[in-house]
Amino acid sequence: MVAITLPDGSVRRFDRAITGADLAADIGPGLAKAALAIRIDGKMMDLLTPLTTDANVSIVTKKDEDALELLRHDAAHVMAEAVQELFPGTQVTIGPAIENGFYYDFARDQPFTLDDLPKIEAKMREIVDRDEPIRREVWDREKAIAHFESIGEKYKAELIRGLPAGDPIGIYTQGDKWLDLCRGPHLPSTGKLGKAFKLMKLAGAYWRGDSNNPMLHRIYGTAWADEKQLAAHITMLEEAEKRDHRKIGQEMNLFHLQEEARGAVFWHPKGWTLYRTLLSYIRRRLEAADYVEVNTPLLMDKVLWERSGHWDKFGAKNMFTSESEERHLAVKPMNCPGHVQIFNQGIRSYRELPLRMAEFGCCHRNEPSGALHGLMRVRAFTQDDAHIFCTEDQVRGETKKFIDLLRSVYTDLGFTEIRVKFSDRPPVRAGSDATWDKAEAALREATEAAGLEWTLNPGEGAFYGPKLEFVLKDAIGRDWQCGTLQADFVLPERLGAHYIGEDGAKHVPVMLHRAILGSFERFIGMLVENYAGKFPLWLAPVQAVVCTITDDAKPYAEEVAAKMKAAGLRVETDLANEKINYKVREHSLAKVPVLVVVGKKEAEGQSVALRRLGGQNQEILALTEATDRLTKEAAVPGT
RNA sequence: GCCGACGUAGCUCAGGGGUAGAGCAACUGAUUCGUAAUCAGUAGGUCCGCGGUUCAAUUCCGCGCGUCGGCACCA
Repeated sequence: MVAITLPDGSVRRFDRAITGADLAADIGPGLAKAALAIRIDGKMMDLLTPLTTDANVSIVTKKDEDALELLRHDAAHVMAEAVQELFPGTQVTIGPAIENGFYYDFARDQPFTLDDLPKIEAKMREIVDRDEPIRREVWDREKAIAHFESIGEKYKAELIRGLPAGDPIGIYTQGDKWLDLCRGPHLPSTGKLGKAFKLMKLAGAYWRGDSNNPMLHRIYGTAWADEKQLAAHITMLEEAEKRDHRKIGQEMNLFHLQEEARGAVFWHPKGWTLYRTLLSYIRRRLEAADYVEVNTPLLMDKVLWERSGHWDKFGAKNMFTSESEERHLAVKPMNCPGHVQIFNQGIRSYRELPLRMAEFGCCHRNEPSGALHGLMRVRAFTQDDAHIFCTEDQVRGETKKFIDLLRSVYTDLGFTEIRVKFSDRPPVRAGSDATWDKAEAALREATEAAGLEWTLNPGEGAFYGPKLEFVLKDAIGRDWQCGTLQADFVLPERLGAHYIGEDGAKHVPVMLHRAILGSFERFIGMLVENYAGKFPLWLAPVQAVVCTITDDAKPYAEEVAAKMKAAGLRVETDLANEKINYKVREHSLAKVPVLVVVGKKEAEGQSVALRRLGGQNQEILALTEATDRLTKEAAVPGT
């Protein structure tokens, strides 16, 4: 006798062995048809899993949020079967569900072409129509290895060899011919997948994510519970593409990139205005938070980088170098060693700590060519960098202060959802394990004290210390690290920093490396995508355009523009001999937040007609009032 | 760096073995207009670069560079 408790609290008792499918059928025929899997005590399992002991069980259908993961994983398997049917000799490797979809990595001499995707998709639909039963079997390890080797699936055999001894070898058969090694769970049959999927793109991917391994051919797909969701997702992607900062950057004439300066930005007047506005905002926030600003050399002798450990880790491959008068110089990839040089001038007292040293430091890193991406990943960038020299006791308080400052800045800049990753010690690092224990514990405690939630990002810390990464998503959902806070117990010692403590003895300070934006380049990329170019008034490169309706209004338009400019607004004029409709359209497409329209009426009455971007109406105001109002609205946050 | 796709006017793109075309933008002229495209005209090109095949290459082939999508990398 087993007692099954359903989510509504009701209990069903069975005196025979049943499976999830039987349970669903027992509840009702509709559910039996819709059932995809079951959850036993919260854990998702195959529908055909026998229920042998009392348990809390729920039936998973397409309506469940996490049924999507199941569908996507099955979509990957169906795609693998389709590919092997169409392209015999192709080896399968792994194919997981991912956000919004799935992929599968195939080993094959001949790459797939874009034309293959519709063929594979059609074959997948065929397999769904065949409604092949999917069943789990547990195989003997040696038998499984022998089987996969005999059919030429060396990657699968390698995967099985890598499974921990004693783990069951789960094999899922799909129909009567096709099978795959998999942990599951899976749908009961391919028909349950439905057809709300689409193959999206081809890519190369290294076997097991290691660039020393062969490159496999990856096919990405998206899969949803129904066609409507699929269509919504496709529309979302199309909309997101329009927000791409590279596209908007060109449309709004903010910046450009060109091959003679790969990975370096040519900032145009409008883009540079945005940059300067952001910089002066951050500078003010830092001043208010008791930072001091410094500036350090771009070119320094490479011995400094050898001493800090950067040369070993990054030097040869990632730093730009130069020679002069027998000195080997390196362009700085970061500002920290420079800041330590300033710290090291004279004798420091504990009374000076915490010393918060900021620099808008222009750094160069020779990033791998394939990593470059618009403003998001460049070779020359400026960090809103600072190093806080402090005592161990001050780490907690400084961390809290920094996190508060970062949150406030992100809110001002329109980012409310911030994800935080905690990256701990990497495999290759400087400093002893004891030092790392201390640094990780200090950062973790301080972060928790600040009430910040984070997820662990194992092994991704800097070589000198653990770090918090503040991650933002771009328009199409790619992650980019922007802010960071790194607890460094290593570099100060390596670079000979110390202060005189209360006890009269020399101590090595802790160094907190921190950035709020990360780099101006990347953050502006994020800002552009986040606002889709429709910046709030204080950030907009051009805040208003004064447009004339007829030539008669030209002198008055000039007067209006001059007065607004004098009030500190970024104003342009459009005196062209064009219809007002044309001008409205042009400047709306250019995402100018405010249009100031003047015609005969306004000229006579010393008034203006304001039209907001995206708005339908206009507001007639006296010139002085309009100027006042806009000036107030354009105020930089916190001023 | 690796795999794949792509590279034609300022921009978005069409075309195709016989040295190129549209729309928008630019320029000129007409028009003076009340809130998302007024009309007409003019001008604009090393068809990414270098080699090869060919009577002839922007088109086909090879290499290089760049961009895009992934992977790897990301102090």
